[in-house]
Formats: sequence, C-alpha cells, structure tokens
Amino acid sequence: MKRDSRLSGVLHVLLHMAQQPGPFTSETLAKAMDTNPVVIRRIMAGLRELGYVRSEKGHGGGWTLACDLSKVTLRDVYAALGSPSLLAMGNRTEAPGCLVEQAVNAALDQAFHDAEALLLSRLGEVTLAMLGADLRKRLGSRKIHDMSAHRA
Amino acid sequence: MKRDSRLSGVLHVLLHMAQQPGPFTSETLAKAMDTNPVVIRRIMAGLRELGYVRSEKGHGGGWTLACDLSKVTLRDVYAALGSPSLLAMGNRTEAPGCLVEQAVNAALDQAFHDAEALLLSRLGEVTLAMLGADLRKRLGSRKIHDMSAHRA
DNA sequence: CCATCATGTAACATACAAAGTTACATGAAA
DNA sequence: TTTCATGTAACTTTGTATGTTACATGATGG
Repeated sequence: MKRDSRLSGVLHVLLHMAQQPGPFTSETLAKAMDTNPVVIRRIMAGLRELGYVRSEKGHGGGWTLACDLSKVTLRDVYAALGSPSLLAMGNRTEAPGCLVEQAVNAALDQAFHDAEALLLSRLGEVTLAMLGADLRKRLGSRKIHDMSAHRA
Repeated sequence: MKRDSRLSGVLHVLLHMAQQPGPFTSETLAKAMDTNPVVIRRIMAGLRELGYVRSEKGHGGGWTLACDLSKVTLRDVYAALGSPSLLAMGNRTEAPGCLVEQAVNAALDQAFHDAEALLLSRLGEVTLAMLGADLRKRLGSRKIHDMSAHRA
C-alpha cells in the first residue's frame, strides 16, 4: 500500500516551528519539507480549526503555533488530520450476509481493533513538547538546518 | 486509504474450502466471493508455494487444502500473501538527513512498530481450525450458502 | 490424437486516495 | 494600490489493489 505520510509531515512542520519564533509562510515550510505550499496549507487546515496553530494573511503573515506544546499529543494531531484509517488492511465486505465472511471478519476485527487501540494509545502518550525535547537532544549544540536562510 | 482486503479474501476462500471436500475451481470460488477467477489464483499463488493448498489442472482439477488447519495461523496466511504493509501511515522520508525528521520518525516508528507487533501476534494466535470452529458455531444446523449449486 | 477443462501468467483497464500543481479569490500590510 | 500570503477549487500525477482479457500450459476423457 501507498502509505499516508500526512501525520509524519505535519509533525515535521510543527517541530520546525517550535524551534524558532514565527510566523512561517507556507512557502518556507514547503521548502523545508521539499513539497508544495498548498500541501502545507492542506495538512495545517485541521490544526487551525482546532486552534493548535493560527494563520495570518498579507505582509508578515504566515503560520504561528498557538497551543501549549506540552498539552498536545501526537494523537491530537492525528485527530486534527481527520483521523484517517490507521490500518492498511480491512475486511472485504463490512456487513456480509455470508456466515463465512462474518466469521472471518470477527477474527480480523478483533486483531485490527486491538492494534489500532494500541497505536492510538501510544500516540496519546507523546506530546509535542516531548518531541521537541528529543530533538534538542539530537541537536546537541548544532543548529537545525536554518530556515531563516530561505526567508531572504 | 484504500484498504487491502486480500487477507480477508483468502481467509474467506480457505474457510469455504474447509466446509466441504474439494477440489474447487477458481471460478467456483470466484462466484462465492463475487469476484474474478484470476483474482482467486493470484491470492492463492502464495499459499500454494508454501504448501497450504494444492492446485490441479484439467478435468476434475482445482484447489485443494493441503495442510493441517490446526497448524496454520492467520499470520501464516498473511505471510503467504507476501507480508504486505499492515499500517496505512508511514514516515514521509525513511532515512532523512534532517534531524527534525529523525526525531519525528523515531517517535512514530516506536508506535508503529508496537502496533504492528501486536497485530502480528494476534494473528498468530488464531488458527484456521479455530476460525472453522467459530464458523460452525455460527452455522448452527443451517448450511452455508451452497457452493455445490454453482458446480452444475 | 484431440477436444475440453482448469490453472498460470502476462498485459491491460479501472478505481481510488494521497500528493503535487495551477489558478484565482480574499484579505492584510506597506 | 501594489505586494504578499492564505484559502480553496480544480486538475494532474502517482501508486496500489482490483478487475478483465487473452493466451499458453498441462491434465483428463473420449
């Protein structure tokens, strides 16, 4: 399956933003992620609705963090994306008449549900602040790849 | 994400086959699953290679179970399909130079790995024989939708 | 031997979602 | 009023599962 990388992408953006004061334009963020500004706006839209970030138009505009990073978990971010399906596999038919299919679904659903629950739980344990702390550990004294260079 | 239903499909086929003696042609099985014979052959190919089923050409040919159903788990069947990816989400970049991305990947990988491991473990706990037993419980005294009707 | 049946497989078509792109409207700042 | 930046619709591209067609291979029955 082609894998959905929106969560990975949006976390990357948020973590970048947490490293220096904003605001950041979609174009700046897009360059850092090697993608398109519209893609950035797309994945950030849900976060804006939930109040995790703000966006301003015009000169000096762009995206700004608007939440307590120690209060927002990866699960919250996932939810802000619209809770896309976590598993690549699913049942052939969701509400089958065939008893064979029902038996198969029951067995798979059990396993699928457990795995999804664990994943969500794990995502709920990690806050953006924790991610930031981990990043700073990795950075040591070095600077991250400097986005201000892009901001001419 | 569009979900991969091959595991669900192949289990359906195997369970059908376990209910009555074979052999079953790809066309018969395809009709029961409301799909195409070639699709059946495709998902059964891996099982044949691992010896879980056999196939014969010509008159009276078709697919036959060739394993001890109490020894084969859903995980084995999954592996026979080529172990397609279980999760619908993944990292944007697998081996990034950017430290921000590395921090994000590390956090997500942890959660992803745990969920995959749990799912595989759960699948490993269920044998085809157990699925069959559950099916017979659901059947009660009724017959499953009768494939022999299709076999003229 | 040959017609029929069934698998094996390549090749192509279809469906669908994420990701990328283009275009333009909206609104804010200089 | 020009410039910048977001907001969003519409379209293109890409990747994968799924569906389909076509034909080769081999087994069975006459």
